[in-house]
Amino acid sequence: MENDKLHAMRHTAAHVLAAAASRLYPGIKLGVGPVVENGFFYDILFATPITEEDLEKLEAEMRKIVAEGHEMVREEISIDEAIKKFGEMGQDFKIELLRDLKEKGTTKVNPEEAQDIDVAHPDVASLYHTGEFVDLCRGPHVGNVKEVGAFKLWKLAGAYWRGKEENPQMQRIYGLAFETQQELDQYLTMLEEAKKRDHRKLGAELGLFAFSPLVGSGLPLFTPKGTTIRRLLDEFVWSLMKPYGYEKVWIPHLAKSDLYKTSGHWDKFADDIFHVSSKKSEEEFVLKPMNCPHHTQIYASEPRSYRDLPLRLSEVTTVYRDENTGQLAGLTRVRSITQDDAHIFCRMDQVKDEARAIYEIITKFYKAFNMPLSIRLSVNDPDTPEKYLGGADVWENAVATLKGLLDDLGKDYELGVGEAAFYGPKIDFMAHDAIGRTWQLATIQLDFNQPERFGLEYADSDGTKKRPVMVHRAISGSLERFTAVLIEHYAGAFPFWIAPVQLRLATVSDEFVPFAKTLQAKLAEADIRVDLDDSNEKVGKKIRNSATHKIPWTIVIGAKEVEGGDFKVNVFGQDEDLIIPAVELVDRALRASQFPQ
RNA sequence: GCCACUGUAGCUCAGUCGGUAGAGCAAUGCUUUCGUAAAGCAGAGGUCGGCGGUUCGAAUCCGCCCAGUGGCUCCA
Repeated sequence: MENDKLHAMRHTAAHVLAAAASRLYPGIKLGVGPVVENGFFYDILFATPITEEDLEKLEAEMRKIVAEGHEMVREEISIDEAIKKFGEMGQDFKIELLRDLKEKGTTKVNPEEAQDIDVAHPDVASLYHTGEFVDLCRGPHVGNVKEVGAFKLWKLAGAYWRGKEENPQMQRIYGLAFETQQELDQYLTMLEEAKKRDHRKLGAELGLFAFSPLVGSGLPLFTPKGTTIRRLLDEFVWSLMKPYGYEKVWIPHLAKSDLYKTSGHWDKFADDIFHVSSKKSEEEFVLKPMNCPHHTQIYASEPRSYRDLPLRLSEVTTVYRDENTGQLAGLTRVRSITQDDAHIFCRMDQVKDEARAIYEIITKFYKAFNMPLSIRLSVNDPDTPEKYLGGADVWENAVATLKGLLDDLGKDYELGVGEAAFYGPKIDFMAHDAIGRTWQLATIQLDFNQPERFGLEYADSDGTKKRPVMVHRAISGSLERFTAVLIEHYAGAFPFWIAPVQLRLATVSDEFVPFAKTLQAKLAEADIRVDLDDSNEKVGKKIRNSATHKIPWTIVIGAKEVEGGDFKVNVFGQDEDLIIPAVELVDRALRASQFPQ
């Protein structure tokens, strides 16, 4: 979290919110009210749900409380006294927190939401008084509510008590809070800017993809332009992978459910798999929710020797997952997901080199988009072994291997306990975009479990049968999600090499159309993605239209060009024109089309 | 899936108290043939997300469904 003062201000603002809500809606039950990025929230159970309009009333009441200038008074009492006190107030959720504190010594279910209790002093509960309002809270707070700084209530959302679906759903009121009004205004402006680069808005405006209620939610349709971006991403990743000995495979999108019962996915994800019934047979089919089980069957299709390893099977292919409808969003969360997937079958002693090669591919890929990476080693949580397949020794070995690689590389990483896949630990890569947001995209995952479950083996040099190790990996993550990230990263203004339309020719008047068409054909022949605006509009309008579509290069075609003069290229986002001699145009465009190095 | 909100022309949005629909841009046609960020005129464009209910009458009120948005939960 940022500095302590701001943290205290935000925390106090949350108390002021709870105090205001208690005044306006007597009898409400308070949950927790922690500090979050950019502000705070408070979870409250109202007798009747409040609406967005009520936020204004709440905010007005908050300002009144701030104007009243109450001191934030800390009081320390025993937990038993606190339970009694909150019992009298009917604050059931607070009592639950206190009981947990007393019995387990912690309130932590979700660390983010458990900041109210000081775990260092387990027998003492601290309370904070704000005028007539009192709340259970570890603190710290600012001295007086007058010091809360600039705040604004901005969002109302549902949230389960303690983040568990089976618990009552409360209303979460989000507030923004900063030290100064100026910072708050800046943040609001930034939100507006982020809204402008929203891939859902830009994707529609630029004609990259669409949704249809007839096709279904979470099932994106890619237009020719959007498909160009997907194809180039696919080709770019392949150009990076190919030198490392990958081979392409193809699998059908359907399989018998038995495949996933064997792999272990069935038990864990049965509710999220699309079922496909057959009228011709009794067999139960599903749409593939992942590719690894299919790929194991390619491995298993012939006897393997240690000389065959590593076997690197790669495929860009779509999987289908029946996500909760409420969590579908644009291209970032969809039901048809195209993964740039690969599975490497290798010997244990080859894992590190393979993972290092993948690391190199990932590094080159993200460098091309100017997106810095941070790394997380996602391991199992030893306290919940039931969530994972395989024994503790297998996991230890796998974690040690990945850790060894990261140490070899000398890379900083954070440890994500409990973030592992159920079949093995992984290295996750977080890409940072142009406005500082992070996206979890690339991944390297170790899997000792599926080879076991599918009984995969190879003949070792001494003739004995051995179990191969499986490495799962993705570079872009998925084409849908990565396309969304790219749109927002570039705000829709793609670099020349990946832009769906790279170059637009705009004629000054009809008499130059034949020349423009010849030039267009010549560029298209060289695989430059070029289009032509030969409408009866003025040049100014054509430039404006081209800029609206964020086309990287626009060239006006008039008498000067027809007579062989240099091309003046209007470059999107640059004030200076690019001057290119007529004979060099195709060459220059081709060079700019190369994959980034 | 759960909570809240939203849905009017391709896009952005008006539409009063329940009385049968409007603008700008885009698209189309005509005029214009023009050199770097919006030429002019015209006609057209709608099952007001869908279905049902209340009413003499529904874009408007009610219910259900679909889709979207913000969260929660989940994420192989």
